[in-house]
Amino acid sequence: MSTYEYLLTHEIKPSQQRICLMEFLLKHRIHPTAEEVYSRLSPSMPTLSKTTVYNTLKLFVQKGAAQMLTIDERNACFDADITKHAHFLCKECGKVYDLHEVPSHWQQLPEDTLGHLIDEVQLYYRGTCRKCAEKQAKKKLKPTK
Amino acid sequence: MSTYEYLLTHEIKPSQQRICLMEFLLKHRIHPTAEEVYSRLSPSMPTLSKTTVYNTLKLFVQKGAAQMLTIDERNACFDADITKHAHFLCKECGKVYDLHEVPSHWQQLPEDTLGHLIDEVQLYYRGTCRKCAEKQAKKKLKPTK
DNA sequence: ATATAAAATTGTAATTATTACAATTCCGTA
DNA sequence: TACGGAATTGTAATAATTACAATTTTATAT
Repeated sequence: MSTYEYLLTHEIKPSQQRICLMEFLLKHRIHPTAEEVYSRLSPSMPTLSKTTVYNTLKLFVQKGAAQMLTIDERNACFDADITKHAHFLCKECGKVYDLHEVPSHWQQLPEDTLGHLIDEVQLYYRGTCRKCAEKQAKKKLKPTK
Repeated sequence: MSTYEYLLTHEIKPSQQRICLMEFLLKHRIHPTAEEVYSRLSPSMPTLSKTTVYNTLKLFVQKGAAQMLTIDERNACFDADITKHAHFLCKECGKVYDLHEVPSHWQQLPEDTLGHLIDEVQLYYRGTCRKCAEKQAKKKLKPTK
């Protein structure tokens, strides 16, 4: 299915910008911030405005075509993978990873919600990612230089 | 145990301000933002500075005496209840609720973490809280006024 | 009690992310 | 081809957080 059609299935009118942004999200399976989306696309879309990026990402989330992650305190980031899956934030490098391998119990809504109506669940892990852990291990091996 | 002692057990030197802040967090089991802590304590602590609130809350989190929640996109909020428990954010009123009644599977760390070292887990729900849901129901009953 | 040094607190200014809003551009339809 | 509504843009405003230097507090040694 083309990005054009994909947007339509989510009731999003597929404009130039929206197609480009969604294409970017779908292609690069990173978890970009609004800023990142802007700076990566801006070179090839000279007229793109940051406001459009914010508006469009918000629209995607409203229409269920992307999810917003608040795992990083500093800024929201976005994920075009709308299947329920856990996320991991490395406190060292700030990168956000998918964690599809987490058992999926948590995705089911609890029986007792105190009367609250739930329409979203997210599971966040934080710590040190593999790469950063390896770097730190190396540093310790040769402490003096 | 006094708040004074409580801070000591977390290796936090118990200054006036730290005691007051921690007391506030422990007493009011809300999930205040830094701003909220400041505006609620400021009347009784005329010299209190917002920077101190930020510094102190960050210290509490570092020392494991409180946890920071990023469930609300706009600003971090803090919880002196450091037991693992789920949280619910009402998108209508912005309030954050504890959800101790959620089955605790999610709290266990997954076997396969792709090599990442996990030291924190948080489970977030979002939706409409009971109060807001009731309000909305009432509105629908008498639509014209 | 007093001097001293380190740690904590404060106030201000800077930074960063996000939103508000008015002006302009784009696009489908008559 | 003109019109009108939606989308996009740029700028300015807002809000949360941090940086940092100056001041105050606190604990300790004299």
